[in-house]
Amino acid sequence: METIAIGELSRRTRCNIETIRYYERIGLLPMPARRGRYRSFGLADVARVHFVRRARELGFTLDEIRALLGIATAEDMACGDAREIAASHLRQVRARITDLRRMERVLADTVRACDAGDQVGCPLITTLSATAQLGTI
Amino acid sequence: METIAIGELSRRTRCNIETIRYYERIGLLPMPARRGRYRSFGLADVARVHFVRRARELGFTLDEIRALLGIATAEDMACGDAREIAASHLRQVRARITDLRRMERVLADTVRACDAGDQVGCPLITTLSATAQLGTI
DNA sequence: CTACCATCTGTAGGAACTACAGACTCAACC
DNA sequence: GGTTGAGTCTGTAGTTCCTACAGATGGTAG
Repeated sequence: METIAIGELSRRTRCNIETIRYYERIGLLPMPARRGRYRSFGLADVARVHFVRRARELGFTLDEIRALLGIATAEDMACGDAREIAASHLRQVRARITDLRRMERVLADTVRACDAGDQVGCPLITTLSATAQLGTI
Repeated sequence: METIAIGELSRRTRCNIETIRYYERIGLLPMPARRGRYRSFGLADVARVHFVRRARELGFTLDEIRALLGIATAEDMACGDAREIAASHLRQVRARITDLRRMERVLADTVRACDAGDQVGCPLITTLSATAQLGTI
């Protein structure tokens, strides 16, 4: 059975060494075997770190990932639970996109006004000083 | 001249009391006068907190806001500088939207696969365990 | 033998707040 | 005058997801 050191695990997963140790500390990764003082990882660890990193790329929180890992390794793959986590996360992602699009619109308008240069004051400062709440835009 | 306590400032700006004190601590707000031990704010403070909150809603960092406040109160309104901050921030917002849309696509596809229910394993777990990098999707 | 790299533990920092604990002040009510 | 309750005060610690040290040790190459 192939065993690798933390540096090699880091290289294979493109995950920072410190981050791997952090994941271990918070219980996302099992405590690895040791060769002397050094951590000794197996292929299962490579897969697990890959899993975590991919889930992070999709914006799952570490707590969500912990739940997903539990499901992934459960005997009876509770797929419905996983679906719920993903669906709820999808809702959050969509809400965030909506937020950002609103920001984008205001920012783009402001920068355009700057470029037009036909206003009295600085358009950005004016926007931020305006009495209207941005939330209502 | 009207002066108000921190609670009233908080109500008028819909900004948490603790957050106002935090802004003062990090120098975003000037140290207010005191009536005895209590902070005493004026209308300029109301405007300033509003400004900060609006900028935060647009996703500016506190450091960016600090710069914007400097510009807003400078004699020679350095509008060009403000434009640059806004334009750079706009680029970041757009990049973030692109990221989130990628996430959204993968998540939506996965949830759809769950609902179709014609796969062998759990689609989400399968996606996260896949060898392909999400970054390349 | 020494240089060098990898790894170890433990702790602190960053961003933008939020949440206490425990003390104090002030106005109102009886 | 006493007491209740709300408001405020300071100071510190927690949140999330890492990242960055410092200082010690391990193993190997020249």
